[in-house]
Amino acid sequence: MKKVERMSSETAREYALRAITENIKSADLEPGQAISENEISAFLGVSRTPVRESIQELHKAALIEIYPQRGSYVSLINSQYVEEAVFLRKILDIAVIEEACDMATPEDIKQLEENVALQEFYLEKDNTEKIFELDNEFHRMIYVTAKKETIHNMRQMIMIHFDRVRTLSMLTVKDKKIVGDHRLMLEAIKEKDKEKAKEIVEKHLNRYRLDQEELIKTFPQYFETA
Amino acid sequence: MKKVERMSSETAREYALRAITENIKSADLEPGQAISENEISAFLGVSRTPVRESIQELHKAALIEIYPQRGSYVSLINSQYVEEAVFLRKILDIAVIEEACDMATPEDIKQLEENVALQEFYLEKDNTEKIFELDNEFHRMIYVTAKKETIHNMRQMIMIHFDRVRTLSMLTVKDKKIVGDHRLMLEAIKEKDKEKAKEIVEKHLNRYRLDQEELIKTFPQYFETA
DNA sequence: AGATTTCAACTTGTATACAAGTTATTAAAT
DNA sequence: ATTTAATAACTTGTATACAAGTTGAAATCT
Repeated sequence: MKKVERMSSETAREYALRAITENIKSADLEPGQAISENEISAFLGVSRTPVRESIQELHKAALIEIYPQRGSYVSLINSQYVEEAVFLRKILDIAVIEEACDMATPEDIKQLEENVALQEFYLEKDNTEKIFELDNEFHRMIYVTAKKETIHNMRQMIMIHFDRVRTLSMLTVKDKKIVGDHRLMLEAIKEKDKEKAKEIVEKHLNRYRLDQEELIKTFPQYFETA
Repeated sequence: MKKVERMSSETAREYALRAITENIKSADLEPGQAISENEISAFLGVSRTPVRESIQELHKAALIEIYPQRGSYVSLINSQYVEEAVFLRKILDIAVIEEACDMATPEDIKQLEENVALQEFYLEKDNTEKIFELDNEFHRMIYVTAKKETIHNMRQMIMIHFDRVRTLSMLTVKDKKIVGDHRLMLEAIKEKDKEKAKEIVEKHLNRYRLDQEELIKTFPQYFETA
């Protein structure tokens, strides 16, 4: 488990949840690894209560398995969950960008425009980290434009299953292609062209297609045996 | 708050979550109502810990608002949430039944067939409660057939927002129409006819369309003022 | 009477003690 | 040496004590 700095603004519970979630995403808490409420609370410097509540929440999201009186474990990667995450992201992103085409106000478009311009700026500078942040923000803005913020929160939660597989696969997509896709999505929204928007989103998501078979061979101990 | 019987098989935490959730769905815990961890734990006969964990979970689902050191309240009905729930249900149900058309095995179809036959049986008997149970099970079976069980769990959570509005509106759809729709969905799956399946699902969901304007006039205190 | 202060009664947040059950080690018996 | 039994060290589940903050009523002062 890697150290995560506690921010002054957050409660013990928020800190614990964030720290554990990040460790699962990054696989510093490995799939299948045993975790102990006591150990984690000692490591984070908070009591068992906030740690326990965070673990319950991650259990609810199927990221931690709890065996009462026996122990808790980081969930093994379940191929079905990963596939459901990919499936869900696709149908949500398409449906939402179509809504965004109908609903985008000039103000929404201005903000999206600004975001993409920044992405293009940092592309020149080769600043992958900034692009990563702007990427997340860009997709969130589309959900907000379509008045689907709650659904976006849900999307985030289920995407953790995909994120940790992506971490293992070290899958990276060329920033240039990503930023280019975003520019095209913005254009489609401006033109209110749903069909075009849908096509680009599909193409965009296909860039993140990964070979699970390959990954299972490399990290067999991380995957649930069907 | 109405009494919910504790089952011998469930933990204190499971009992508390189920009891509070049911009370919110049925509006026995009214939107806007103040709730206290102490009061609820006394009423349910469990300690604050499991009650608190349940409240945290419902807070995460936007059904309870927590103001630290001040109090917690059943969330007012937020029209945007309700609309997001309706939106989500529609795109999910359509995408999933299309998948089910591709993936249904003879065994899946046999089970769906049995379920619908039972619905038709209880329709004759005028047993609305049984039909309600079978209805829920029918939709879950379609998700399972499409290997989308995780997504179904998520659907349940967000649908609570819609359920409690439906409770207030006393919206009831004639059992005969519901069962008829289910028979048609089953046929579409058997025929692997995605287009037909989609059309029926859309028609089916439209039966539950409700007039929020009307409801806001009747229960203004239950709704969040935009 | 009206404004101000004090304080008691609440709230949730966190820490901790104990309950109940599992597991692995150790010791004893065969 | 092997099996069995006892036990110590863990686990999560639950209850409770206390910390920190809010609120409103009662008491006090002007």
